[in-house]
Amino acid sequence: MSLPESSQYIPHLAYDSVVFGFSRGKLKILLMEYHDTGLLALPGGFVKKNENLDDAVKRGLYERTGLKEVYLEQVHLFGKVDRFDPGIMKKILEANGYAVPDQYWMLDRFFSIAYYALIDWEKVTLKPDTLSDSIGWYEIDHLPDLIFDHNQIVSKALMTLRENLDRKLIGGNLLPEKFTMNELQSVYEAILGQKMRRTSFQRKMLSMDILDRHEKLFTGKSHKAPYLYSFKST
Amino acid sequence: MSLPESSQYIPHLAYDSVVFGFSRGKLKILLMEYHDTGLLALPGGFVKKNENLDDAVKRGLYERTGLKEVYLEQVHLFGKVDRFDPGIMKKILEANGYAVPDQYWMLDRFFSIAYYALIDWEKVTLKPDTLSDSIGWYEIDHLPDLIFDHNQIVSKALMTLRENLDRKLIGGNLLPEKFTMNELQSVYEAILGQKMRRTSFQRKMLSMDILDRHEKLFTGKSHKAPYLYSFKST
DNA sequence: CGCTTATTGTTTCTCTGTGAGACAATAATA
DNA sequence: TATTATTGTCTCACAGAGAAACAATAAGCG
Repeated sequence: MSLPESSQYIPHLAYDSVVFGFSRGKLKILLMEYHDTGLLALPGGFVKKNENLDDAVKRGLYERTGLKEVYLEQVHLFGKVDRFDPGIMKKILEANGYAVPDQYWMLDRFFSIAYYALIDWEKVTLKPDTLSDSIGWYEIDHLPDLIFDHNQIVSKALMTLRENLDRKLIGGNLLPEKFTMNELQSVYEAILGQKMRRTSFQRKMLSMDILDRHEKLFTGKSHKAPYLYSFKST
Repeated sequence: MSLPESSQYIPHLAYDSVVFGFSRGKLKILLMEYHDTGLLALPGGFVKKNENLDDAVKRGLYERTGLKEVYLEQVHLFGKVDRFDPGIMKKILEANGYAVPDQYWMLDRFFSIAYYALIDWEKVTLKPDTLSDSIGWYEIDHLPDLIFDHNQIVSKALMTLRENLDRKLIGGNLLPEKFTMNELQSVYEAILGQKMRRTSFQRKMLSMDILDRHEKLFTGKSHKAPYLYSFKST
């Protein structure tokens, strides 16, 4: 495997994806660990010279998760001069056994366009890329240090997600098709980082006329069984 | 004057600013008309190789309006392959008497990062750039056709401004320091594109505790004089 | 089976904020 | 002094959210 060639990609421009998932009551994101360096980073990539920006991000997401048709939103273009550190990039490449030329394009200044994605945790089959030996879920509340300005990117993505949450009714993208009201509320609580009142939440969701009610879910627990809901398809 | 050199700027990346102003009850934006072509476009520019993205946008804004310390928000990175038309760019350059080489960098594919700015209409001294022979205000409700995808950029910027309006209390950036409640309401109405109730608007603004009340404004009209307000500095 | 427990779905009461309109205050004019 | 236009405030009705009560029910246990 040889180094990616400059001629194939737009120089100076990368994308990074903050991929949100929800499991065991916690909001999590995907991080990659680069081979032999211990460095953690957001999954990202480059835009091909004849490729739409959105398509590039979708392609990268598909390669890491096997998912198409993912809910995606652009967050922000990060463009400070010092956000990128060529020394770190060189270290990552060299740890993979590449001989990196001095003027290599991946060592130049990079702008990064951040996106966030919402996915159903259960549908994912994770695949590391050629430079990383692992990809996995990390709790948003206990993130380790990431390379470059990736911690800032995550913060901004979470802010944007919170702002969009009510306006765009996107909470359901983190759940399987059918879910209980309690699970939906847990998603909202994990995203907003605060508890909500059960009765008010239920009343509000039902009054918005966006949910279909289905059969009850019998869990074997000794109490009233909750209904399952799904988001209306229209 | 010679053509801008590729070596000074980040290739493939431009910025475009939607500069909002408010006068005579109308919301307006700044547009440039390119010399001898009749083509209209948003004021924009390129990012220098060692310049922060935000600083580049501020620099461009300062050169066009003479304003520093402007309220700025990033809107969106536009990155479709076909958003840019090298033929139009070539036409603009040649109309200014430049001989454009075939591989000239400004004819390549371009991504554009859109910003919006809010400015006090009265403080501006407009200056066209070297390629354009006029810069001026155009009503947001009656915009002409713009080059590339600039009409789309304006729409998206207006959408973002509307979404941010209440959350960030930014309406005052379009007014002089002191203003009447009626003027503030007019700004909100122009941005949102709809009339609001005078009494409810006043009650809401006052209850938010963000305004200082000053002396009355005597206009010479035969009716009660309104108070002047300013946004609290804190 | 009857009782208990935990959780869910619904209802009630209260409080706040908004729409709609009434009403009082007032700067200039006739 | 009365009139006019506009402003600042108040009142009433209504909708939505917080808080809590209440009713329904699936399973466990005697």
